[in-house]
Amino acid sequence: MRDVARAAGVSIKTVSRVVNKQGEVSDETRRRVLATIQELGYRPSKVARALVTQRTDTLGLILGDISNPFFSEVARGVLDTAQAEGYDVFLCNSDYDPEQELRALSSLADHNVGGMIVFPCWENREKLRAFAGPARPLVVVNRIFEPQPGISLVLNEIRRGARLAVDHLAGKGHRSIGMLAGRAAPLQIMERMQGFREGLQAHGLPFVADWIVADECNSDVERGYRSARRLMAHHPRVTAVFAYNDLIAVGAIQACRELGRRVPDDVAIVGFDNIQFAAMVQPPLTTVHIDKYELGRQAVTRLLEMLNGPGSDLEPIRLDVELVVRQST
Amino acid sequence: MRDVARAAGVSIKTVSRVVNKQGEVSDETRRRVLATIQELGYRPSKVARALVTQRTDTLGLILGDISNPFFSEVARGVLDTAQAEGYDVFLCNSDYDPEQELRALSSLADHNVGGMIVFPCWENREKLRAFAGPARPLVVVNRIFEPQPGISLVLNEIRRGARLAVDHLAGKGHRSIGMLAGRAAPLQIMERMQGFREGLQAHGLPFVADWIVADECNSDVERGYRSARRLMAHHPRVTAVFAYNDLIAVGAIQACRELGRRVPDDVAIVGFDNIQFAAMVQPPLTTVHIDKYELGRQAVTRLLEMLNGPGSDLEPIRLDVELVVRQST
DNA sequence: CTGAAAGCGCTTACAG
DNA sequence: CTGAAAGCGCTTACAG
Repeated sequence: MRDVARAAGVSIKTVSRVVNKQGEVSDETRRRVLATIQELGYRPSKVARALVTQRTDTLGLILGDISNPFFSEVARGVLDTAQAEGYDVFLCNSDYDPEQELRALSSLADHNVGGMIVFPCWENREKLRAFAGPARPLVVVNRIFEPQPGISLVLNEIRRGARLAVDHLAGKGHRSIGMLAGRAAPLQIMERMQGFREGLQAHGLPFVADWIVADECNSDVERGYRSARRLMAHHPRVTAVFAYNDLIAVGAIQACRELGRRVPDDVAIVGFDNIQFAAMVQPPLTTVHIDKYELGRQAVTRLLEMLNGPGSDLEPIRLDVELVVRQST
Repeated sequence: MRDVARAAGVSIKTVSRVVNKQGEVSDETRRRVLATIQELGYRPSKVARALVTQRTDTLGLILGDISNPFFSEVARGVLDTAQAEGYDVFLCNSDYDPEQELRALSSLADHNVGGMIVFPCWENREKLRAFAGPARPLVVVNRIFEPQPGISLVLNEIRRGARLAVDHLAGKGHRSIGMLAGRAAPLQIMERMQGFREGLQAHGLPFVADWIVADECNSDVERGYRSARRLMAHHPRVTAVFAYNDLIAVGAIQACRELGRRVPDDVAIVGFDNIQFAAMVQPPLTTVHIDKYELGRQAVTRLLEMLNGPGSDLEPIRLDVELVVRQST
């Protein structure tokens, strides 16, 4: 910048004014400065600017696993929207591990990101509340948090989605409905669980704790496979399952195939998320649709409101879901 | 930092020494400083540090589309490896658009990232050569570039993969083999094209330009669907196709289903990448396997070598591929 | 319309 | 083992 100023015969301040298009600069001076910038290939340092302004044009996105198609679709929405507004985004996997999530959170905070979007582990609930603040805005996606300055919510109607799934299965005549609950994290899946329970109740069906199976292995598909095998081995009279997400449902389909149980004739399966491949597996998956791209888009929109806005209290953003019926039920 | 120094009764420099675990500090002083840091909740600013050291602990990853399972698996490898080495990573979608790619490149450069990993559009080949340099290390993945300081290559044996696909189809007795080439970008797909061509030649089969179909629409699956329909409408005697990637192959399967052409009986299809879902579509896809996670891991490893290393010339890293035979052929 | 000075929060030689 | 000074590359009041 100093070099540019010297070469153009102006002060550093004037160069700054030209670069930032602010303040009055005579046309001729501007032209000269711009030409010099071109010539010298000068690029303003975002780092230096960040140091003095105390803000960066960066955001953070912390999610469980980018290789899960649900998250990668959300990420696409986040990236497109952020980029359109001139922000670059840091991406971190938490691998669903509270420790890693915390590390990501503080590392990004140290980078002075403008704000973060996070799909938090339920174990970090309290720490997140302490971490967030007006100076460190957080958008929390699909987890319920009490209102608090610095935290804003973007939510899908998860409970309603679970309810739709059960309604559908009950409508098909199923009386013994199990659930593949993903990992054993009662609070995290509470919404799905609540909707599931409400649905059973509404149809006068039994809620049997043993028919709710979780598994702690690493990949979602594998987890679905293992928990489905377990469920079907111990409780063969269960004729329908509601899966935590589509990957788990896919694992369940594989388990059924191996055990010689036909889908949907012997066992009906409903997934969640409606990832791109839900329509392409065999049989095509009945599932609860979430608009993942829109989820990412709204999260960024909300985060930018918090960054620029007057710090007013913002209502949670609620996004609808809908049941997509295919051949697995 | 000044506050910590004051509260601990030492100089700023001593605090810096403690934070960075460098230089000699008496145990007692260190303890006192550490305690003060805890108490005040002091966190060193990465921005300020970056300004003076002229390096950040950040990397950039620029790819076509994070919602493509191929890229999201690569991203997982990149993220895990970078994080283990203490780096955070910026993620950018180019959407396969040269302009967007360039914007991402320069935006990240302005953020002073340590280096970038990029799957470049072939149109940007020359600009990339000008952009990269010892101070701006680039790892280019799966595109051939001449050796140049500041650019290092990580490559899969793409040509060999294409060759394997053709060998397999020829071995099954197919004499009329077409290709679904993705988007019309001759250079970008040169490697696949070369392997395809070599394979045909080796088996004495015709290379027919009209049997190579591209399409410019947005999503890969859609592109596969449309180009497959076009190919089969105009050239019904083609009995086998080699697809640019698995998403395109999946689109082709859909097209076949609609046209009433059975896979593999009427048309055999080979994909590329072996994404997670290749095994789960119907029929399960024969495809060329790439270790995507490893690709990401190696790219980061190489990038860090360039960052820390003595600037020696580094040979391209070559990763093998293999054919996975399933039921689509 | 333009400039000189101070300062963002650190690290890097250089002294002691 | 510890400290005072300079400076990274910008922006922000404040003058003129």
